Amino acid sequence: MPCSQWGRGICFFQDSAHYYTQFTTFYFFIMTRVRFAPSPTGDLHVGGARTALFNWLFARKTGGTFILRVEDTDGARNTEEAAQGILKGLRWLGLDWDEGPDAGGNYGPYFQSQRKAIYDAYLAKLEAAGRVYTEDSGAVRFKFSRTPITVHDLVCGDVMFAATEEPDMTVRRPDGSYIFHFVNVVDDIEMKMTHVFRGEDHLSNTWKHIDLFNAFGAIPPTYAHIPLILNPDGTKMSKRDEGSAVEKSYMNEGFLPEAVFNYLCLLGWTPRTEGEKLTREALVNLFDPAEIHNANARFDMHKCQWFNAQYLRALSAEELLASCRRFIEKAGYTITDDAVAAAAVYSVKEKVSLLTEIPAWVHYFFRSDYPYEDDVMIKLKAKPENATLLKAAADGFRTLTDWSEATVQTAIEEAAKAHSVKPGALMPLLRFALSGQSRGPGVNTIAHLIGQESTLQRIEHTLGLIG
RNA sequence: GACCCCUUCGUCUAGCGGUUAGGACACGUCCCUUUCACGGAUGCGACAGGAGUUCGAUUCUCCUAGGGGUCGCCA
Repeated sequence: MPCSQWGRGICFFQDSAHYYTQFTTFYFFIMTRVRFAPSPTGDLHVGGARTALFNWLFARKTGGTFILRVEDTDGARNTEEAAQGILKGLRWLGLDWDEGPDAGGNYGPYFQSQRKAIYDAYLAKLEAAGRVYTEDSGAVRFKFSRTPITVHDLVCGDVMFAATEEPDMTVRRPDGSYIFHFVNVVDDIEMKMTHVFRGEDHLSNTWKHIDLFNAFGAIPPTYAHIPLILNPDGTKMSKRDEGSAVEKSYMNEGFLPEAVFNYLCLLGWTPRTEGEKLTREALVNLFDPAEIHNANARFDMHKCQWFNAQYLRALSAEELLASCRRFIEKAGYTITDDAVAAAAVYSVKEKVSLLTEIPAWVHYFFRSDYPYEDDVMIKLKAKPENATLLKAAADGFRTLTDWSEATVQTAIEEAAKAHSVKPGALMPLLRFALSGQSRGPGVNTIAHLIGQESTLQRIEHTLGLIG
């Protein structure tokens, strides 16, 4: 199998089987450099996040460099707020960059708005080569070579484009600012990119980029065009759609970054291993661009939440509290005892899939003026003997000198037995009294956590309400 | 309109000429159970259509259909 492409002393096999066997050892000998190049016009989009993710995986897998380059050439649409939001989203996902904003590097600046001198110099090269011309309007156009161009793509294979009949491409506006295709290529040359993982929406324009690389006498990077993420109905996912914005849909909705990271990896790539819940380290080790799918995938919020539930349940009590603390406080509850709070949230971890669901499950641990659900009050008042049973339980609780889940459990069972009912008849009544809810952790767990005194007070209060 | 990519259960996918077409999510049923869940078991459910190559096509080729993308002085 001949090498289809030579670049910086690097050979790439197009044959996927050969490529696969070579992959592991291959990249130890080269310095891979990849980048994520967002345009700060809005929130970090899941599609963009996954593009960043694959670039990051490749860099970490090969021991290469992951660069963040902000493509803010469109002054009218770019905002500082959007740029910060994108950095925030990337950090949340754990996609740390080796070069870029806040990280520095030898190929900066990493904001295209600060690189005009470089672009001017590159345009001069094109002028010297007679590959550009200026229109009456002042816009500068690049003369296409108008020869067939083949893109050697790690995901799509060899994609051939016939000699184009499109009008020459504008590379500089009359006001002197530059167009995406031009700056993108110039920066990939200047920043010495070896590979480019980007959305498949760029595939159709890649021949233009290669034409530019050729005009500059530079060798194009190896491309890998990854499939797009679509809405559940198969339409293109845009900014307004559910699950599209990282901060709004995940960070603020109670997702764990590891879960989103894991789900996004598997949307368009299937690691060669058993199981789907994989650690960041495992994903890095397993990553192979030759295995990236070439068909678009629909986003499935259900499955993303399932992953979140899996990661949630694997957390320790302390970790879970640390993750959901902000949501509990945001809901208006005050945590005074971390140990109790940790145990409380841990007791409901198997009942939720999102951190945002937790406050509604544990609010009564943090306040004594909790509300009673409508049907709870109805059930409590339904039978006169309910009050008798609650009193019996309270009497049993009062005599306990050791307050643990086990002793509480025993006291409940004894109270039930004394009144010739099954524990299962008394349990719901106590749950209603202690939490105001019809569902929740084990009654003995609730009682133990809120303490003996509060347990007795809550039963008294409830008895007063049901008369 | 032209060009490019894609097409296995509802969704994400395994499969790389011969399989009872496997798994995960979702959904149904059963078990477990003080509630809600978790968990366990089980069921439902797919090769877009048509030619061709072949002893044999989900798998290879072509055509059609459908989906997506690109053709900007957006990125």
